[in-house]
Amino acid sequence: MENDIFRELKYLAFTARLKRISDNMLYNAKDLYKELELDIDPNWHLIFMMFKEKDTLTMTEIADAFQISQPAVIKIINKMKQKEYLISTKDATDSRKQLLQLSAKAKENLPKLEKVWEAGRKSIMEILEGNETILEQLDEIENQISKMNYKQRVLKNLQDD
Amino acid sequence: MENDIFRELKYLAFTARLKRISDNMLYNAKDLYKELELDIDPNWHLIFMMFKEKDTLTMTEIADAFQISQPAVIKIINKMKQKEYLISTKDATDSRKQLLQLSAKAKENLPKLEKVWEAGRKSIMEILEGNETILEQLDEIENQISKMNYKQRVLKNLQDD
DNA sequence: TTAATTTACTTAACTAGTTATGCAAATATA
DNA sequence: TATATTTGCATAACTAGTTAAGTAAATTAA
Repeated sequence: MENDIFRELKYLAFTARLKRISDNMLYNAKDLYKELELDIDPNWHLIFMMFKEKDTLTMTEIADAFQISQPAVIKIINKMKQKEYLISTKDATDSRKQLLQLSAKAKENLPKLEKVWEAGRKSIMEILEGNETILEQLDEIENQISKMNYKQRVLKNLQDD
Repeated sequence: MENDIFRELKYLAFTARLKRISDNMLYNAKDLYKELELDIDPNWHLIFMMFKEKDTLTMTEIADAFQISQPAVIKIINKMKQKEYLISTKDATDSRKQLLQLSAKAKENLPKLEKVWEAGRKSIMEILEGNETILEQLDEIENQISKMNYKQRVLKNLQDD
């Protein structure tokens, strides 16, 4: 770890380092669910959390909230439907829309799942211990990117030399 | 951005947030190279940086340095070979090993590429402005994970309740 | 010096995202 | 009110990573 090339490269390896950590966490989570014999995916918890605030959602609402593409949402939702965690009905006033709701199975399993997510939350707190300000820093980084994205900045920086 | 669900969820959305940022940067970088008509991938710069310190490398050395799986390295290297940025020769004393080196084409293109990477480095510095300590925080986070990974922590936290 | 183990690389099948494209329903506009 | 635009969802093809399993060469151990 001491002579970690990502550490040496600093700014140049920032993205790769974020990816390394998030991939590591993702595959850990998949492995965890497998070991606990839960037929759910990492990131479904985000969907469940959204349903806490509003019991009917559409694909578009989810894509907007997560800031991921619609095709990505469709894949997640289709899998949740296939595993019978979600049910969908057509909107009566706008037949393009699918109204999504948690199924009975989902609600039934919720207490068990929430225990795992709570343990997950604690685990993240442990991992971030002493470095909790990273959460606000990530906010600010996303803010900077939304003002001018990476590509635009590089093009600008290529010009002024 | 103000009512960003990831922000509300705090610890529970930490991994998703890292993924969101790193994906955003990755696709920006791909788009950038396309616009600049450079037939290289994001992350090749890490390989090039390794070759600055040592002009012959093996697959395993790269996988170890980046802490990514061997199949991932093979895919990157094969593409670099296919695009003629790398050449490989069999190790004389150990025929399992491939000795990898930058090609003449790679060395020729290096000055042009380095301009882009330098503009990239500046762009990351801009994006992180005022939040540079995130780099050390990421070090510490990877340190924590290496002591006990996410899965192990969740299993532990599930037990002690 | 044969047998067992480890190492270096490879291949296959999968995953969670992307962009590009398309279609049909709803809405806005001439 | 016909036409143009926008919206909501869907599909296809691609990408950068993963794990699992396998092969052949090198090394270690009996």
